[in-house]
This record gives sequence, C-alpha cells and structure tokens, in this order.
Amino acid sequence: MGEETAQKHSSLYAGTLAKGLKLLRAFDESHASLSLSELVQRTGLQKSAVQRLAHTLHVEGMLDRDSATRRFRPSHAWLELAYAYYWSDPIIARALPKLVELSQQIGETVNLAQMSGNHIIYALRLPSQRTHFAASIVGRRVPALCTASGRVMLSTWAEEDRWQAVETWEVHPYTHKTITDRDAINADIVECRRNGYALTRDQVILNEISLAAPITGPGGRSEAAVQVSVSGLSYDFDEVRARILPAVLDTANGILA
Amino acid sequence: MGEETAQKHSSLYAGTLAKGLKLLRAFDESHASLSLSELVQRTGLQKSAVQRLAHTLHVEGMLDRDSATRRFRPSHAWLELAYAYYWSDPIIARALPKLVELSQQIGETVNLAQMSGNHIIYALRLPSQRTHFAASIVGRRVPALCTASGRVMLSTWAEEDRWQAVETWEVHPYTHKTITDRDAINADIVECRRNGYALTRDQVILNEISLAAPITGPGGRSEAAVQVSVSGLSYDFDEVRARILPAVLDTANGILA
DNA sequence: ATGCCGGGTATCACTATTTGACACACAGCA
DNA sequence: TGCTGTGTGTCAAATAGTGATACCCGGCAT
Repeated sequence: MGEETAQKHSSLYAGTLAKGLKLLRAFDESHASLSLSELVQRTGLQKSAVQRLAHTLHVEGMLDRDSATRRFRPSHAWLELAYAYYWSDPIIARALPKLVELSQQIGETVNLAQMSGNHIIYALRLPSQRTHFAASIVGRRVPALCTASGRVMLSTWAEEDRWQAVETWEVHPYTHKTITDRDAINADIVECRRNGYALTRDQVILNEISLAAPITGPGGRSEAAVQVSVSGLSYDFDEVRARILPAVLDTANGILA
Repeated sequence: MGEETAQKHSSLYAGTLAKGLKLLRAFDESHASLSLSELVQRTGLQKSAVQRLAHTLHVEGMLDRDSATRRFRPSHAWLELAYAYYWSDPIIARALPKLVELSQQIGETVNLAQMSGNHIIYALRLPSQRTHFAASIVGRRVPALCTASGRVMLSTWAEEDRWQAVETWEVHPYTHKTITDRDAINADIVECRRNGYALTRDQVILNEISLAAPITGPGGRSEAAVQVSVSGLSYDFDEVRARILPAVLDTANGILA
C-alpha cells in the first residue's frame, strides 16, 4: 500500500463510506451499467465488500438494479444531487437567467464553465444546435488548458499561479489539432489577457469553435466563464468576433461573481 | 428501535455508508450549505459520527468546505454524478436532440420528465424564457399527480396501477388553484387518455401552463414525457393547442422509449 | 476583564461492524 | 456431463466505527 494514504487514515477517515463512494464513481460515460463482478474489477475491492456496499446503495436508492440482468445503474437520486448543487452554488442562480437571454439572442449553444482543480466543468448548458451528446450535458470535465474557458480564466490569475498551471496541468490530445505545446498554450493565454476573451477551434471536437469570456469577481480572479460553441463550418473567427463576441462579453460582465 | 428497519439490517447493510449518504441528502434547496452542528440536527446522527463522515466526504471530494466559516457545501462531484446518470439512461440520448429541435422550433421551455416513484423528476430542461429558478434546473421532483407530465404518463398505465396511484399518491397544494381533489384528478387523467396529451395550468406555479405528451415504448406504458411550459399571460389553452401541441406530439412520438 | 456558551476539534477504550475466505446455487457452454 | 463465471450466503477473527468526554477558541453578556 502507498504512503500517500497516510494523511487519509487519520482516525477521522471512514473507510466504508469512502469505498461506497468509489462504487458510485465507477460509473462513467463508458460504464453506464455495471455488474457485481465488473464493480469488483473497477474498484479493486473485495467481492464481499462490493456485494454489501452495492446492496446498501440499492436499498438507499442510490443505485437501480435490473432484476433480470442483475446489473446496477445510477438512479434518479444522482440528478437530485445535481439539483442540490445548483441551489448551493450562488453563481448558478445569477448566471442562469443571463445565459437564457444570451441563448435566445444568438441562437447558439451557451455554457457556464467553472474551474474545478485543473479541469473545467460545465455547470450549465443550453444547447441550441445538434452536437455530440457529451457536448450537451452538464457535469462534463475537460482539462482546463485545452479549453477556451479554462484559458480565459487562467488569464485573469496571478502570474505565479498561471505559470504553475501552464507548466504542470494535464493536457489531452482530443483531436489531431489539439495544442499540446505548453509555450503555445501560454502564448494564447497571454493573448486572452490582452483581449479579455478566448477564441479557439478544433481543441476538443473537430470543427468546433469555442468563444469564452471570464466572469470576474471583486478580486479580479476568475473561477467561471461564459462560453459559446459554434460550428466551424458556419463561422470563421472574424464572424464570431463580429456577431457573437459583444453579446458574450455583455453577458459575462453582467454576472457578478 | 423501529421495526421497519428490520429488512435493511440484513447483515448486508453497511450502516456507515448509509449514514454518509444521509449527510449528502441533508443538502437541498433550502439547505444550500450546512455547518457541522446543522448536519447533526438534520440527520439525527451523533456529533462524532457526523464529524468523521463529513471529514471523509471532504477528503474524498464530495463536499467542499469553506475554511473561513467551516461550513460544508456540495462539490462539483455532484454534477459529475449527473453526468454519469445521463450516460446510463438510454432515453436521454434519444430524447435530447429531439428536444433541442423542439425548443428551437417553438421558442418555449422544453423538459423531459420521468416517473420516479410517485413523483416526476425533470431529467432534461431547456429553458427559453425567464422563469423561477426551480423551474429551470434538472433534478427537481414534483408529485406526479400535480403535473401534466405525471398525469399523461399515468393515463397510459393499466387500470389498476392508475387507480392505486390516484388513490394513494401524494398531492401538494403548491398554489391555491392546485387540484387536490382525487376525483377531479382522476377525471383529468381519463381525459388525457382520450386526448393523448395533458394540459394544465396553475398547478405548481401560478400563471404557468403546462403541456405534456407521453413517450411510450412497445409495452404502451409510459415512464417519460415531453413537457412544455408557457406563460399563462401569453397563451390560453386554445392557442397552446393550435401552436404548440402538434410539435410536442411529433417530438414525443419520435422518441422510442 | 471575566466567565459563560456554542460550535468545532481531538482522544480513546469498547464493541459492534466489516472483513474475506469459503462454500453453495445457478446458468451458459464446450 | 463437467466446466467456468457470477451472484449469493455464512461465519470466526479482527479491524474499524462508536460516542462519551474533554479541549480549544471566539463571541457575547455581565
């Protein structure tokens, strides 16, 4: 066993609960439903433990069980947790009406992205056009350096934090055009800082243009961004700047962090 | 203690995990953040237990802690769980593109509602107009009998199940116009059955008109519905029937459950 | 200043709870 | 018929959670 677990086992650490959470996290976009033995594989836990924990989660309504196949699936309770999240994060309530307005105004997909560790997470999504499923649903995480939202947010950070992020944060080559060179990413962030917005294309999905503006609080450090996705087949950068950018900047400025 | 707990304590029941989940569920729309002692109050658990469980949830990234106020809050992980849910429920991927289309077509708020026990839960929401915050975010649960969605779904159920629902399921008087009389509700459901859609107003929010059509699978029993909300100040029933109903029926029929 | 109070934190002996190896039942398959 | 993989059930051993207790700190009234 590792040494990094040392801190965790501070007699305040409830291992059973942690293992239960591990079961929940075993479900993701490529593991939509899991059998008992798959759960064992994915979590590395003991069969007996998984059996008891999964049973408990089922009884408590956190997992649905298909009685024919015996497989487990996330339950509606998972959406209820999202509901509670939305109420707890004050920026959501401030952003939502403005995003709806923006969405109506420009007729393109509008998102609220938040910094979450070294990723961004989409907290609100208002899809207006057909795109990939993953690009339409909340809760998706993407390495911040690969996204327009992440870069604009970073552009508002203190020199040192920004530097540390560019040097060490994860990058994932989603497409063959994804920028993985850290100097190039840094250059883009510097430009974001000058412009007050970020404009990227082909970073996560081919032919997708992404425009983001930071939501800044009194400290000036941004932890959230308004982001718009449009098809690179319908727009070029200049058109985006002309037809969409002003509204996005307005929206972002109208949301006090 | 109680006798209803008998089933749960079947030696397969991990109490510690269940208590941890109880902490998560202590957060809701009127309890956006909770201190240690508030968690104690709301869960009825021991202070020590709450301390350990909350610490564990924090270490595991399920709870954020404001280091100044020492209060706990839902973390981004709660949105990630929703993300996993969306991938796991096959109806979501089929419904989403059609709902986006419908939303663009009619320019009004579109929802996907699912039956969840005796409530409906909003699984997808595409808000187009300003409304109440609660009416714009996913994961909200409402007693099925109070909603157009719930009633159309029930209208497709077998006589006996329908009857049982109308007789026993919970009703909540959200507004002074909410129908709480079970005979009246039953009459409406019978009408839904004849019409193939449900049309209500003022049931949950005053001046809100709600139109719902069932998504039916091969069995004929509906567990999900396409629902549209419009302002009762801009529409009356006849206008809704003329201008919105056809598109909604098309959409619902185009989604195979 | 003083003392009280409530909330968050830390400790520790006790024991209830989880553990994990084993054995069983069942279904699909060679 | 006898595998093999899964889901289920059992039980002694020991680990992990319990909850009473005490401590620390800041705010507040006296």
